Amino acid sequence: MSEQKLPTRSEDYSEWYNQVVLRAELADYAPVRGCMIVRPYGWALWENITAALDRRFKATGHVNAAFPLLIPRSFIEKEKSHVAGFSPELAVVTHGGGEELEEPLVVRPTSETIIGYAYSKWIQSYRDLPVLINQWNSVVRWELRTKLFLRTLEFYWQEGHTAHATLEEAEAETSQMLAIYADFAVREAAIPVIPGRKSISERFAGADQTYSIEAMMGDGKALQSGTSHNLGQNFAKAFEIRYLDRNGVLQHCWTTSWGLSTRFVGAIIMVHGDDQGLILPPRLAPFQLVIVPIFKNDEEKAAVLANAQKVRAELVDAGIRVKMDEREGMSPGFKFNDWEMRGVPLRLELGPKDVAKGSVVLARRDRPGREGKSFVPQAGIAGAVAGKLEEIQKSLFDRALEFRKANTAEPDDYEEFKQAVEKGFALSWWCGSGACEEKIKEETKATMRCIPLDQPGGSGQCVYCGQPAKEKGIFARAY
RNA sequence: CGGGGCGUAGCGUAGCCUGGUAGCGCGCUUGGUUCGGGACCAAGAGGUCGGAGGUUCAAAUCCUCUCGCCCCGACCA
Repeated sequence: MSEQKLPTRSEDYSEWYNQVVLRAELADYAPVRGCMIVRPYGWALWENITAALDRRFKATGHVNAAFPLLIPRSFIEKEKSHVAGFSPELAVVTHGGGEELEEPLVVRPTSETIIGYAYSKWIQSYRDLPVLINQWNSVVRWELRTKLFLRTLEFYWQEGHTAHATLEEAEAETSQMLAIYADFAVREAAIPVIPGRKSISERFAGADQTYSIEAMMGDGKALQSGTSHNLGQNFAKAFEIRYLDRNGVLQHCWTTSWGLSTRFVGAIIMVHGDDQGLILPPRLAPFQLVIVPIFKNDEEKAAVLANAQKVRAELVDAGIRVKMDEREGMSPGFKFNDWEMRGVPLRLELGPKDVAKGSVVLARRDRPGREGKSFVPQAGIAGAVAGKLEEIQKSLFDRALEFRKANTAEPDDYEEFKQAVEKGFALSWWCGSGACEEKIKEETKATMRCIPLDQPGGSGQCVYCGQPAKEKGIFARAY
Protein backbone atom coordinates (compact mmCIF):
# COMPACT_ATOMS: atom_id res chain seq x y z
CA MET A 1 0.00 0.00 0.00
CA SER A 2 1.94 2.89 -1.29
CA GLU A 3 1.00 6.02 -3.18
CA GLN A 4 4.13 5.94 -5.23
CA LYS A 5 3.66 5.07 -8.85
CA LEU A 6 4.92 1.73 -10.05
CA PRO A 7 7.82 1.73 -12.45
CA THR A 8 6.38 1.21 -15.90
CA ARG A 9 6.29 -2.24 -17.41
CA SER A 10 7.92 -1.13 -20.61
CA GLU A 11 10.76 0.89 -19.12
CA ASP A 12 11.99 -1.17 -16.20
CA TYR A 13 10.47 -4.61 -16.38
CA SER A 14 12.47 -6.17 -13.59
CA GLU A 15 11.78 -3.36 -11.19
CA TRP A 16 8.15 -3.30 -12.22
CA TYR A 17 7.86 -7.01 -11.48
CA ASN A 18 9.45 -6.76 -8.04
CA GLN A 19 7.29 -3.81 -7.08
CA VAL A 20 4.10 -5.54 -8.21
CA VAL A 21 4.91 -8.55 -6.05
CA LEU A 22 5.80 -6.44 -3.03
CA ARG A 23 3.02 -3.89 -3.24
CA ALA A 24 0.27 -6.33 -4.11
CA GLU A 25 1.34 -8.10 -0.92
CA LEU A 26 1.93 -11.41 -2.62
CA ALA A 27 5.29 -12.00 -0.97
CA ASP A 28 8.22 -10.45 0.87
CA TYR A 29 11.93 -11.08 0.83
CA ALA A 30 12.99 -13.53 3.51
CA PRO A 31 16.08 -13.05 5.68
CA VAL A 32 17.74 -15.92 3.84
CA ARG A 33 18.99 -14.96 0.40
CA GLY A 34 16.86 -16.29 -2.39
CA CYS A 35 13.93 -17.27 -0.19
CA MET A 36 10.60 -15.54 0.02
CA ILE A 37 7.85 -15.18 2.54
CA VAL A 38 4.57 -15.88 0.79
CA ARG A 39 1.92 -13.58 2.21
CA PRO A 40 -1.71 -14.65 2.72
CA TYR A 41 -2.82 -12.98 -0.51
CA GLY A 42 -0.12 -14.70 -2.53
CA TRP A 43 -0.85 -18.00 -0.89
CA ALA A 44 -4.57 -17.67 -1.59
CA LEU A 45 -3.69 -17.32 -5.26
CA TRP A 46 -1.48 -20.39 -5.08
CA GLU A 47 -4.25 -22.31 -3.31
CA ASN A 48 -6.61 -21.60 -6.18
CA ILE A 49 -3.96 -22.84 -8.57
CA THR A 50 -3.48 -25.99 -6.53
CA ALA A 51 -7.22 -26.59 -6.34
CA ALA A 52 -7.65 -26.30 -10.10
CA LEU A 53 -4.75 -28.67 -10.73
CA ASP A 54 -5.72 -31.12 -8.03
CA ARG A 55 -9.20 -31.46 -9.52
CA ARG A 56 -7.62 -32.43 -12.80
CA PHE A 57 -5.23 -34.88 -11.17
CA LYS A 58 -8.01 -36.61 -9.25
CA ALA A 59 -10.16 -36.76 -12.35
CA THR A 60 -7.42 -38.73 -14.09
CA GLY A 61 -7.01 -41.24 -11.29
CA HIS A 62 -4.11 -39.72 -9.36
CA VAL A 63 -3.90 -39.66 -5.58
CA ASN A 64 -1.85 -37.56 -3.19
CA ALA A 65 0.77 -38.75 -0.71
CA ALA A 66 3.75 -37.32 1.17
CA PHE A 67 7.42 -38.27 1.06
CA PRO A 68 10.35 -37.12 3.23
CA LEU A 69 12.07 -33.78 3.04
CA LEU A 70 15.48 -35.30 3.79
CA ILE A 71 17.03 -37.74 1.38
CA PRO A 72 20.18 -39.80 1.94
CA ARG A 73 22.88 -38.39 -0.26
CA SER A 74 23.58 -41.81 -1.72
CA PHE A 75 20.06 -41.86 -3.20
CA ILE A 76 20.78 -38.83 -5.35
CA GLU A 77 23.97 -40.48 -6.54
CA LYS A 78 22.24 -43.60 -7.84
CA GLU A 79 21.14 -42.15 -11.15
CA LYS A 80 24.19 -40.78 -12.93
CA SER A 81 22.72 -37.91 -14.96
CA HIS A 82 20.46 -36.99 -12.05
CA VAL A 83 23.38 -36.48 -9.71
CA ALA A 84 25.28 -34.60 -12.38
CA GLY A 85 22.37 -32.26 -12.89
CA PHE A 86 21.52 -31.59 -9.28
CA SER A 87 24.78 -31.76 -7.34
CA PRO A 88 25.71 -28.12 -7.82
CA GLU A 89 22.47 -26.92 -6.32
CA LEU A 90 22.00 -29.22 -3.34
CA ALA A 91 21.58 -28.07 0.24
CA VAL A 92 23.21 -30.69 2.43
CA VAL A 93 22.53 -31.45 6.08
CA THR A 94 25.70 -32.67 7.75
CA HIS A 95 24.75 -32.46 11.41
CA GLY A 96 21.82 -33.73 13.43
CA GLY A 97 21.20 -33.92 17.15
CA GLY A 98 24.43 -32.08 17.75
CA GLU A 99 26.56 -34.68 16.00
CA GLU A 100 28.04 -35.06 12.58
CA LEU A 101 25.99 -37.49 10.51
CA GLU A 102 27.58 -40.63 9.15
CA GLU A 103 25.90 -40.01 5.82
CA PRO A 104 24.92 -36.47 4.86
CA LEU A 105 21.29 -35.82 3.99
CA VAL A 106 20.23 -33.62 1.15
CA VAL A 107 17.19 -31.40 1.31
CA ARG A 108 15.09 -32.67 -1.59
CA PRO A 109 15.61 -30.74 -4.82
CA THR A 110 12.92 -33.04 -6.29
CA SER A 111 11.78 -36.45 -5.13
CA GLU A 112 12.40 -38.99 -7.89
CA THR A 113 14.94 -40.83 -5.77
CA ILE A 114 13.10 -41.15 -2.48
CA ILE A 115 9.90 -42.02 -4.31
CA GLY A 116 11.79 -44.51 -6.45
CA TYR A 117 12.93 -46.13 -3.23
CA ALA A 118 9.32 -46.36 -2.02
CA TYR A 119 8.05 -47.68 -5.35
CA SER A 120 10.67 -50.42 -5.39
CA LYS A 121 9.08 -51.76 -2.21
CA TRP A 122 5.48 -51.21 -3.22
CA ILE A 123 5.58 -52.65 -6.68
CA GLN A 124 5.86 -56.42 -7.15
CA SER A 125 3.40 -57.36 -9.84
CA TYR A 126 1.85 -55.98 -13.02
CA ARG A 127 -1.31 -55.95 -10.91
CA ASP A 128 0.23 -53.14 -8.83
CA LEU A 129 0.54 -50.92 -11.86
CA PRO A 130 0.11 -48.20 -12.71
CA VAL A 131 1.03 -46.24 -9.60
CA LEU A 132 -0.26 -42.70 -9.98
CA ILE A 133 0.84 -40.50 -7.10
CA ASN A 134 1.23 -36.79 -6.65
CA GLN A 135 2.82 -34.81 -3.84
CA TRP A 136 2.28 -31.18 -2.80
CA ASN A 137 5.42 -29.95 -1.12
CA SER A 138 8.33 -27.58 -1.28
CA VAL A 139 11.82 -28.29 -2.55
CA VAL A 140 15.16 -26.55 -2.27
CA ARG A 141 17.62 -25.76 -5.03
CA TRP A 142 20.60 -23.58 -4.30
CA GLU A 143 20.20 -21.26 -7.25
CA LEU A 144 22.86 -18.68 -7.96
CA ARG A 145 20.44 -16.01 -8.89
CA THR A 146 16.91 -15.75 -7.63
CA LYS A 147 13.76 -13.76 -8.20
CA LEU A 148 10.51 -13.68 -6.25
CA PHE A 149 8.26 -16.57 -7.36
CA LEU A 150 10.21 -17.20 -10.57
CA ARG A 151 13.29 -18.73 -9.07
CA THR A 152 13.43 -18.92 -5.31
CA LEU A 153 15.75 -21.06 -3.28
CA GLU A 154 12.84 -22.88 -1.76
CA PHE A 155 9.73 -23.20 -3.87
CA TYR A 156 6.33 -24.80 -3.54
CA TRP A 157 5.04 -27.10 -6.22
CA GLN A 158 3.42 -30.38 -6.94
CA GLU A 159 5.42 -33.28 -8.25
CA GLY A 160 3.65 -36.24 -9.77
CA HIS A 161 5.43 -39.57 -9.94
CA THR A 162 4.01 -42.52 -11.79
CA ALA A 163 5.13 -46.03 -12.59
CA HIS A 164 3.89 -48.06 -15.55
CA ALA A 165 4.28 -51.46 -17.13
CA THR A 166 5.23 -50.23 -20.57
CA LEU A 167 6.97 -47.39 -22.33
CA GLU A 168 3.78 -46.62 -24.22
CA GLU A 169 1.80 -46.20 -21.02
CA ALA A 170 4.48 -44.00 -19.53
CA GLU A 171 4.58 -41.89 -22.66
CA ALA A 172 0.78 -41.61 -22.63
CA GLU A 173 0.92 -40.44 -19.02
CA THR A 174 3.59 -37.88 -19.85
CA SER A 175 1.48 -36.50 -22.69
CA GLN A 176 -1.68 -36.55 -20.62
CA MET A 177 -0.11 -34.48 -17.86
CA LEU A 178 1.35 -32.01 -20.32
CA ALA A 179 -2.11 -31.62 -21.79
CA ILE A 180 -3.54 -31.07 -18.33
CA TYR A 181 -1.02 -28.31 -17.66
CA ALA A 182 -1.81 -26.67 -20.96
CA ASP A 183 -5.53 -26.89 -20.30
CA PHE A 184 -5.05 -25.45 -16.84
CA ALA A 185 -2.92 -22.57 -18.11
CA VAL A 186 -5.37 -21.68 -20.86
CA ARG A 187 -8.65 -22.14 -19.06
CA GLU A 188 -7.84 -21.14 -15.49
CA ALA A 189 -4.96 -18.70 -15.85
CA ALA A 190 -5.88 -17.29 -19.27
CA ILE A 191 -2.30 -17.83 -20.35
CA PRO A 192 -1.73 -19.11 -23.88
CA VAL A 193 1.02 -21.71 -23.77
CA ILE A 194 2.94 -23.72 -26.29
CA PRO A 195 3.21 -27.39 -25.38
CA GLY A 196 6.32 -28.97 -26.78
CA ARG A 197 9.28 -31.23 -26.45
CA LYS A 198 12.61 -30.13 -24.99
CA SER A 199 15.95 -30.48 -26.70
CA ILE A 200 18.45 -32.93 -25.24
CA SER A 201 20.41 -30.17 -23.54
CA GLU A 202 17.32 -28.80 -21.84
CA ARG A 203 16.09 -32.14 -20.60
CA PHE A 204 15.49 -32.89 -16.94
CA ALA A 205 18.46 -34.62 -15.35
CA GLY A 206 17.59 -38.30 -15.61
CA ALA A 207 14.80 -38.09 -18.18
CA ASP A 208 14.62 -39.73 -21.60
CA GLN A 209 12.21 -37.09 -22.76
CA THR A 210 11.08 -33.78 -21.31
CA TYR A 211 8.02 -31.83 -22.35
CA SER A 212 7.02 -28.38 -21.22
CA ILE A 213 4.50 -25.64 -21.66
CA GLU A 214 6.13 -22.36 -22.63
CA ALA A 215 4.53 -18.95 -22.21
CA MET A 216 5.55 -15.49 -23.37
CA MET A 217 5.96 -12.90 -20.65
CA GLY A 218 5.19 -9.19 -21.01
CA ASP A 219 8.75 -8.42 -22.08
CA GLY A 220 8.81 -11.08 -24.79
CA LYS A 221 10.88 -13.54 -22.81
CA ALA A 222 9.85 -17.17 -22.43
CA LEU A 223 8.93 -18.88 -19.20
CA GLN A 224 8.80 -22.62 -18.80
CA SER A 225 5.61 -22.92 -16.81
CA GLY A 226 5.20 -26.63 -16.28
CA THR A 227 7.10 -29.78 -17.19
CA SER A 228 6.38 -33.43 -17.77
CA HIS A 229 9.13 -36.02 -18.03
CA ASN A 230 9.29 -39.50 -19.40
CA LEU A 231 11.97 -41.05 -17.22
CA GLY A 232 12.17 -44.27 -19.21
CA GLN A 233 13.66 -47.01 -17.06
CA ASN A 234 16.46 -44.84 -15.68
CA PHE A 235 15.13 -44.51 -12.16
CA ALA A 236 13.53 -47.96 -12.26
CA LYS A 237 16.98 -49.42 -12.89
CA ALA A 238 18.73 -47.23 -10.33
CA PHE A 239 16.19 -48.09 -7.63
CA GLU A 240 15.20 -51.58 -8.74
CA ILE A 241 11.57 -50.73 -9.36
CA ARG A 242 10.52 -54.06 -10.86
CA TYR A 243 7.43 -56.16 -11.39
CA LEU A 244 6.56 -59.63 -12.55
CA ASP A 245 4.61 -59.46 -15.79
CA ARG A 246 1.80 -61.77 -16.90
CA ASN A 247 4.34 -64.23 -18.21
CA GLY A 248 6.21 -64.38 -14.94
CA VAL A 249 9.12 -62.38 -16.32
CA LEU A 250 10.75 -59.78 -14.05
CA GLN A 251 10.59 -56.36 -15.73
CA HIS A 252 11.72 -52.85 -14.89
CA CYS A 253 8.96 -50.27 -14.64
CA TRP A 254 8.68 -47.20 -16.83
CA THR A 255 8.31 -44.06 -14.76
CA THR A 256 7.29 -40.45 -15.27
CA SER A 257 7.37 -37.27 -13.28
CA TRP A 258 5.72 -33.91 -13.80
CA GLY A 259 5.58 -30.66 -11.90
CA LEU A 260 4.21 -27.16 -11.76
CA SER A 261 5.48 -24.65 -9.23
CA THR A 262 4.88 -21.28 -7.59
CA ARG A 263 6.79 -19.98 -10.58
CA PHE A 264 3.41 -20.05 -12.26
CA VAL A 265 2.36 -17.16 -10.02
CA GLY A 266 5.20 -15.21 -11.62
CA ALA A 267 3.82 -16.10 -15.03
CA ILE A 268 0.40 -14.73 -14.13
CA ILE A 269 1.96 -11.49 -12.93
CA MET A 270 4.11 -11.03 -16.02
CA VAL A 271 1.55 -12.09 -18.60
CA HIS A 272 -1.41 -10.06 -17.37
CA GLY A 273 -0.06 -7.25 -15.19
CA ASP A 274 0.00 -3.63 -16.34
CA ASP A 275 1.33 -0.29 -15.13
CA GLN A 276 -1.31 -0.19 -12.38
CA GLY A 277 -0.11 -3.50 -11.01
CA LEU A 278 -1.45 -6.99 -10.98
CA ILE A 279 -4.37 -8.27 -13.03
CA LEU A 280 -5.60 -11.63 -11.88
CA PRO A 281 -7.62 -13.98 -14.05
CA PRO A 282 -11.08 -14.31 -12.46
CA ARG A 283 -10.92 -18.10 -12.18
CA LEU A 284 -7.86 -17.91 -9.93
CA ALA A 285 -8.25 -14.55 -8.18
CA PRO A 286 -8.51 -14.82 -4.37
CA PHE A 287 -11.17 -12.10 -4.62
CA GLN A 288 -13.07 -11.99 -7.87
CA LEU A 289 -14.90 -8.85 -6.90
CA VAL A 290 -14.34 -6.13 -4.33
CA ILE A 291 -17.18 -4.03 -3.04
CA VAL A 292 -16.25 -0.44 -2.26
CA PRO A 293 -19.06 1.24 -0.33
CA ILE A 294 -19.22 5.03 -0.66
CA PHE A 295 -20.81 7.37 1.85
CA LYS A 296 -20.42 10.81 3.43
CA ASN A 297 -22.15 10.56 6.80
CA ASP A 298 -23.59 8.07 9.27
CA GLU A 299 -27.00 8.19 7.70
CA GLU A 300 -25.68 7.35 4.25
CA LYS A 301 -23.29 4.86 5.75
CA ALA A 302 -26.10 2.87 7.33
CA ALA A 303 -28.12 2.78 4.13
CA VAL A 304 -25.16 1.98 1.88
CA LEU A 305 -23.73 -0.74 4.09
CA ALA A 306 -27.10 -2.42 4.52
CA ASN A 307 -27.58 -2.41 0.78
CA ALA A 308 -24.01 -3.56 0.16
CA GLN A 309 -24.44 -6.47 2.54
CA LYS A 310 -27.51 -7.56 0.64
CA VAL A 311 -25.65 -7.42 -2.67
CA ARG A 312 -22.70 -9.21 -1.15
CA ALA A 313 -24.89 -12.02 0.21
CA GLU A 314 -26.43 -12.54 -3.19
CA LEU A 315 -23.02 -12.73 -4.87
CA VAL A 316 -21.62 -15.06 -2.24
CA ASP A 317 -24.64 -17.32 -2.65
CA ALA A 318 -23.87 -17.46 -6.34
CA GLY A 319 -20.39 -18.76 -5.48
CA ILE A 320 -18.50 -15.57 -6.28
CA ARG A 321 -15.46 -14.76 -4.13
CA VAL A 322 -16.28 -11.33 -2.76
CA LYS A 323 -14.29 -8.91 -0.62
CA MET A 324 -16.13 -6.12 1.13
CA ASP A 325 -13.78 -3.22 1.78
CA GLU A 326 -15.10 -1.67 4.97
CA ARG A 327 -11.86 -0.03 6.00
CA GLU A 328 -12.47 3.26 7.76
CA GLY A 329 -10.76 6.52 7.02
CA MET A 330 -9.77 5.75 3.46
CA SER A 331 -11.23 7.52 0.52
CA PRO A 332 -12.96 5.49 -2.17
CA GLY A 333 -10.33 6.67 -4.63
CA PHE A 334 -7.60 5.22 -2.48
CA LYS A 335 -9.40 1.91 -2.26
CA PHE A 336 -9.90 1.81 -6.03
CA ASN A 337 -6.19 2.16 -6.60
CA ASP A 338 -5.33 -0.23 -3.83
CA TRP A 339 -7.41 -3.07 -5.25
CA GLU A 340 -6.30 -2.34 -8.76
CA MET A 341 -2.73 -2.80 -7.65
CA ARG A 342 -3.70 -6.13 -6.14
CA GLY A 343 -5.34 -7.28 -9.32
CA VAL A 344 -8.95 -7.87 -8.29
CA PRO A 345 -10.67 -8.36 -11.66
CA LEU A 346 -13.93 -6.61 -10.90
CA ARG A 347 -14.87 -3.75 -8.60
CA LEU A 348 -18.38 -2.96 -7.43
CA GLU A 349 -18.94 0.63 -6.33
CA LEU A 350 -22.01 1.27 -4.25
CA GLY A 351 -22.98 4.74 -2.99
CA PRO A 352 -26.12 6.67 -2.04
CA LYS A 353 -27.03 7.27 -5.69
CA ASP A 354 -26.91 3.55 -6.34
CA VAL A 355 -29.01 2.78 -3.30
CA ALA A 356 -31.61 5.23 -4.60
CA LYS A 357 -31.57 3.80 -8.12
CA GLY A 358 -31.20 0.17 -7.08
CA SER A 359 -28.09 -0.13 -9.17
CA VAL A 360 -24.33 -0.50 -8.79
CA VAL A 361 -21.26 0.50 -10.75
CA LEU A 362 -19.08 -2.31 -12.04
CA ALA A 363 -15.52 -1.48 -13.06
CA ARG A 364 -13.34 -3.91 -14.97
CA ARG A 365 -9.70 -4.17 -13.97
CA ASP A 366 -8.60 -5.02 -17.48
CA ARG A 367 -10.17 -1.87 -18.96
CA PRO A 368 -8.91 1.17 -17.09
CA GLY A 369 -10.96 4.32 -16.77
CA ARG A 370 -14.45 5.08 -17.99
CA GLU A 371 -14.40 2.42 -20.70
CA GLY A 372 -14.44 -0.38 -18.16
CA LYS A 373 -17.26 1.05 -16.06
CA SER A 374 -20.90 0.17 -16.37
CA PHE A 375 -24.10 0.80 -14.42
CA VAL A 376 -25.87 -2.41 -13.56
CA PRO A 377 -29.22 -2.94 -11.83
CA GLN A 378 -29.08 -4.76 -8.52
CA ALA A 379 -31.80 -7.10 -9.66
CA GLY A 380 -30.02 -10.11 -11.13
CA ILE A 381 -26.63 -8.79 -10.04
CA ALA A 382 -25.11 -12.25 -9.60
CA GLY A 383 -25.76 -13.14 -13.21
CA ALA A 384 -24.36 -9.85 -14.43
CA VAL A 385 -21.20 -10.26 -12.34
CA ALA A 386 -20.68 -13.84 -13.44
CA GLY A 387 -21.03 -12.69 -17.03
CA LYS A 388 -18.49 -9.92 -16.59
CA LEU A 389 -16.02 -12.26 -14.94
CA GLU A 390 -16.32 -14.60 -17.91
CA GLU A 391 -15.73 -11.71 -20.28
CA ILE A 392 -12.64 -10.62 -18.36
CA GLN A 393 -11.29 -14.15 -18.30
CA LYS A 394 -11.71 -14.40 -22.04
CA SER A 395 -10.36 -10.98 -22.86
CA LEU A 396 -7.25 -11.56 -20.76
CA PHE A 397 -6.55 -14.69 -22.75
CA ASP A 398 -7.23 -13.00 -26.07
CA ARG A 399 -5.00 -10.10 -25.19
CA ALA A 400 -2.15 -12.38 -24.13
CA LEU A 401 -2.47 -14.48 -27.27
CA GLU A 402 -2.56 -11.35 -29.39
CA PHE A 403 0.61 -10.12 -27.72
CA ARG A 404 2.37 -13.43 -28.26
CA LYS A 405 1.41 -13.52 -31.92
CA ALA A 406 2.55 -9.95 -32.41
CA ASN A 407 5.94 -10.84 -30.93
CA THR A 408 6.46 -14.17 -32.63
CA ALA A 409 8.25 -14.36 -35.93
CA GLU A 410 8.98 -17.29 -38.23
CA PRO A 411 12.36 -16.36 -39.65
CA ASP A 412 14.12 -18.63 -42.11
CA ASP A 413 17.07 -16.30 -42.26
CA TYR A 414 19.55 -16.04 -39.37
CA GLU A 415 19.75 -12.24 -39.49
CA GLU A 416 15.99 -12.00 -39.14
CA PHE A 417 16.18 -14.65 -36.46
CA LYS A 418 18.56 -12.54 -34.41
CA GLN A 419 16.19 -9.59 -34.57
CA ALA A 420 13.20 -11.75 -33.70
CA VAL A 421 14.69 -13.07 -30.46
CA GLU A 422 15.52 -9.51 -29.40
CA LYS A 423 11.85 -8.89 -28.75
CA GLY A 424 10.09 -12.22 -28.66
CA PHE A 425 9.86 -15.74 -30.01
CA ALA A 426 11.37 -17.12 -33.17
CA LEU A 427 9.75 -20.21 -34.62
CA SER A 428 12.35 -21.61 -36.98
CA TRP A 429 13.51 -24.76 -38.67
CA TRP A 430 16.14 -26.48 -36.61
CA CYS A 431 18.30 -29.42 -37.63
CA GLY A 432 18.22 -30.84 -34.11
CA SER A 433 21.92 -30.57 -33.42
CA GLY A 434 23.13 -29.44 -30.03
CA ALA A 435 25.96 -27.60 -31.74
CA CYS A 436 23.62 -25.21 -33.53
CA GLU A 437 21.65 -24.76 -30.34
CA GLU A 438 24.83 -23.89 -28.46
CA LYS A 439 26.03 -21.44 -31.11
CA ILE A 440 22.68 -19.71 -31.22
CA LYS A 441 22.75 -19.36 -27.45
CA GLU A 442 26.23 -17.88 -27.51
CA GLU A 443 25.44 -15.44 -30.27
CA THR A 444 21.93 -14.35 -29.31
CA LYS A 445 21.32 -15.46 -25.70
CA ALA A 446 18.25 -17.29 -27.03
CA THR A 447 17.73 -20.93 -26.18
CA MET A 448 15.59 -23.62 -27.76
CA ARG A 449 12.50 -23.47 -25.58
CA CYS A 450 10.66 -26.36 -27.15
CA ILE A 451 9.74 -28.10 -30.34
CA PRO A 452 6.01 -27.43 -30.44
CA LEU A 453 3.86 -30.53 -30.62
CA ASP A 454 1.83 -28.72 -33.20
CA GLN A 455 4.17 -28.68 -36.22
CA PRO A 456 3.53 -26.88 -39.48
CA GLY A 457 4.46 -29.95 -41.50
CA GLY A 458 6.86 -30.11 -44.40
CA SER A 459 10.55 -29.51 -44.00
CA GLY A 460 13.09 -26.76 -44.39
CA GLN A 461 16.63 -25.73 -43.65
CA CYS A 462 18.09 -25.17 -40.21
CA VAL A 463 18.07 -21.46 -39.47
CA TYR A 464 21.65 -21.67 -38.24
CA CYS A 465 23.52 -24.25 -40.30
CA GLY A 466 21.28 -24.59 -43.31
CA GLN A 467 21.19 -28.37 -43.09
CA PRO A 468 17.88 -30.12 -43.80
CA ALA A 469 15.45 -29.85 -40.90
CA LYS A 470 12.19 -31.65 -40.26
CA GLU A 471 10.94 -29.68 -37.27
CA LYS A 472 10.53 -26.13 -36.13
CA GLY A 473 11.62 -25.02 -32.70
CA ILE A 474 10.70 -22.05 -30.51
CA PHE A 475 13.78 -20.00 -29.74
CA ALA A 476 13.69 -17.21 -27.19
CA ARG A 477 15.46 -15.64 -24.30
CA ALA A 478 14.11 -17.19 -21.17
CA TYR A 479 13.61 -16.74 -17.45
C1' C B 1 32.45 -15.91 -9.27
C1' G B 2 32.88 -11.50 -13.14
C1' G B 3 30.59 -6.44 -14.36
C1' G B 4 27.35 -2.35 -12.50
C1' G B 5 24.43 0.01 -8.54
C1' C B 6 23.03 0.61 -3.42
C1' G B 7 22.85 0.25 2.26
C1' U B 8 20.41 6.85 6.56
C1' A B 9 12.90 5.74 10.86
C1' G B 10 8.07 0.64 8.64
C1' C B 11 8.74 2.22 3.09
C1' G B 12 11.05 5.75 -0.45
C1' U B 13 14.99 9.12 -0.03
C1' A B 14 18.27 14.18 0.80
C1' G B 15 22.73 15.17 3.17
C1' C B 16 28.70 12.68 1.72
C1' C B 17 32.37 15.95 -3.07
C1' U B 18 34.02 20.65 0.77
C1' G B 19 33.83 16.69 8.51
C1' G B 20 30.55 20.51 13.06
C1' U B 21 22.52 20.19 16.07
C1' A B 22 20.29 13.89 10.96
C1' G B 23 16.33 16.46 7.14
C1' C B 24 12.09 15.52 3.70
C1' G B 25 7.81 12.61 1.51
C1' C B 26 4.67 8.50 2.51
C1' G B 27 2.99 5.41 6.35
C1' C B 28 1.88 5.22 11.89
C1' U B 29 -0.74 7.69 16.64
C1' U B 30 -4.44 11.49 18.49
C1' G B 31 -8.25 15.19 17.42
C1' G B 32 -11.21 17.62 13.78
C1' U B 33 -13.08 18.47 8.80
C1' U B 34 -13.61 15.16 4.48
C1' C B 35 -15.41 10.84 1.38
C1' G B 36 -18.48 8.84 -6.56
C1' G B 37 -10.60 8.18 -8.71
C1' G B 38 -4.65 8.00 -4.63
C1' A B 39 -8.37 14.03 0.96
C1' C B 40 -6.93 18.18 4.28
C1' C B 41 -5.48 20.78 8.85
C1' A B 42 -3.19 20.54 13.63
C1' A B 43 -0.40 18.07 17.30
C1' G B 44 2.76 13.74 18.14
C1' A B 45 5.73 8.96 18.24
C1' G B 46 9.57 6.74 15.61
C1' G B 47 17.13 6.86 14.05
C1' U B 48 23.16 1.82 16.91
C1' C B 49 23.22 6.65 9.48
C1' G B 50 24.69 -2.02 7.49
C1' G B 51 29.12 -3.65 10.79
C1' A B 52 34.34 -3.25 12.59
C1' G B 53 38.73 -0.59 12.80
C1' G B 54 41.43 3.99 11.72
C1' U B 55 42.34 9.56 10.97
C1' U B 56 40.43 13.91 13.80
C1' C B 57 38.96 18.24 19.18
C1' A B 58 34.77 16.34 16.20
C1' A B 59 32.81 11.20 11.23
C1' A B 60 26.45 9.59 7.97
C1' U B 61 30.47 12.51 5.52
C1' C B 62 37.57 11.04 4.85
C1' C B 63 40.69 6.08 4.82
C1' U B 64 40.97 0.50 5.38
C1' C B 65 38.54 -3.96 5.96
C1' U B 66 34.03 -6.51 6.19
C1' C B 67 28.72 -7.96 5.79
C1' G B 68 24.26 -7.66 3.09
C1' C B 69 20.91 -6.43 -0.91
C1' C B 70 19.41 -5.28 -6.07
C1' C B 71 20.42 -5.39 -11.48
C1' C B 72 23.26 -7.66 -15.81
C1' G B 73 26.06 -12.56 -17.02
C1' A B 74 27.43 -17.99 -15.83
C1' C B 75 23.49 -22.17 -13.27
C1' C B 76 18.29 -23.20 -13.36
C1' A B 77 11.45 -24.70 -12.77
